[in-house]
Amino acid sequence: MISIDYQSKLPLYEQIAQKFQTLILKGALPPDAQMPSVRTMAVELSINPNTIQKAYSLLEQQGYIYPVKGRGNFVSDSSALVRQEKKSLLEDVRQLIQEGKELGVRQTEFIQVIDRIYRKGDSND
Amino acid sequence: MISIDYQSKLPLYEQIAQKFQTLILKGALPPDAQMPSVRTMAVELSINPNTIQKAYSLLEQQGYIYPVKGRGNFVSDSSALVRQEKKSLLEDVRQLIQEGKELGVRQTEFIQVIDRIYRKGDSND
DNA sequence: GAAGTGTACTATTTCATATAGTACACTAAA
DNA sequence: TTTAGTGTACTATATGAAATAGTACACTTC
Repeated sequence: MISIDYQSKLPLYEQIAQKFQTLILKGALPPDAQMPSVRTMAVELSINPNTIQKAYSLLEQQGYIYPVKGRGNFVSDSSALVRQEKKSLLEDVRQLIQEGKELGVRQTEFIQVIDRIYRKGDSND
Repeated sequence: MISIDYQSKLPLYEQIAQKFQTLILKGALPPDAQMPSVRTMAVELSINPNTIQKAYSLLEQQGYIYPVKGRGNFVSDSSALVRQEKKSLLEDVRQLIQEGKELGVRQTEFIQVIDRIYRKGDSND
């Protein structure tokens, strides 16, 4: 379910948190679904439980999950998070495009990238 | 000319290298222009000369500058680097757009971002 | 020769990361 | 009630990257 890249400069706990963020934002983990227990994840990934705990703390702080004492951690309602994530992503795209323009990338090149992605697969906008 | 963010998780030497990369790619530092000396930069930024040296080594390794013993470091011809950077940037954009689509961002939203950037300012493509 | 350059070392400090181990309170089920 | 499984909070330790400090040497220019 979750894989680790030991070559990455990103700390393990951030990698783990990011993987779960993606799963939650895309709905693979629906609201109120139970997260794997800290100890289970630790065994599964051959990683120290404290590292998992740190990842979960981060996820809780960011609003992705909520803890219930003695029972476990559970997925929060992500609709607000999706909105926030879209906004942040659009801002990132804006900065990249701006940089691209300054480097001489033509508008048509960006348009092409978008067209290819939205043409293939399902028929979204 | 160069500013440092001590809050950033990025190492100082990488921050410095990135700033120079931008300056070189955008032509603010033309080919064969002399880079500030390691010692000068160190004093200017109140940073250890070794850290500047490390940034310059990175820039040299990436092809942005070339050293001349006893004289200094100089800016390389950046045309190849610009091409490479454009390609890398387009790939980054592609990934972001793909993610955005999966989160439910509409194609028109991305188009709007591009239009705004390319409409304002000079009249490029 | 003097000043300014790159470059190569060693040593040390600092900090984030990750691990190891223990402990305690809570919940659910037998 | 007991047991197992959960979150959570500690302390201690090890490791490695990053940054600093200091020194040294070869080269170029004036």
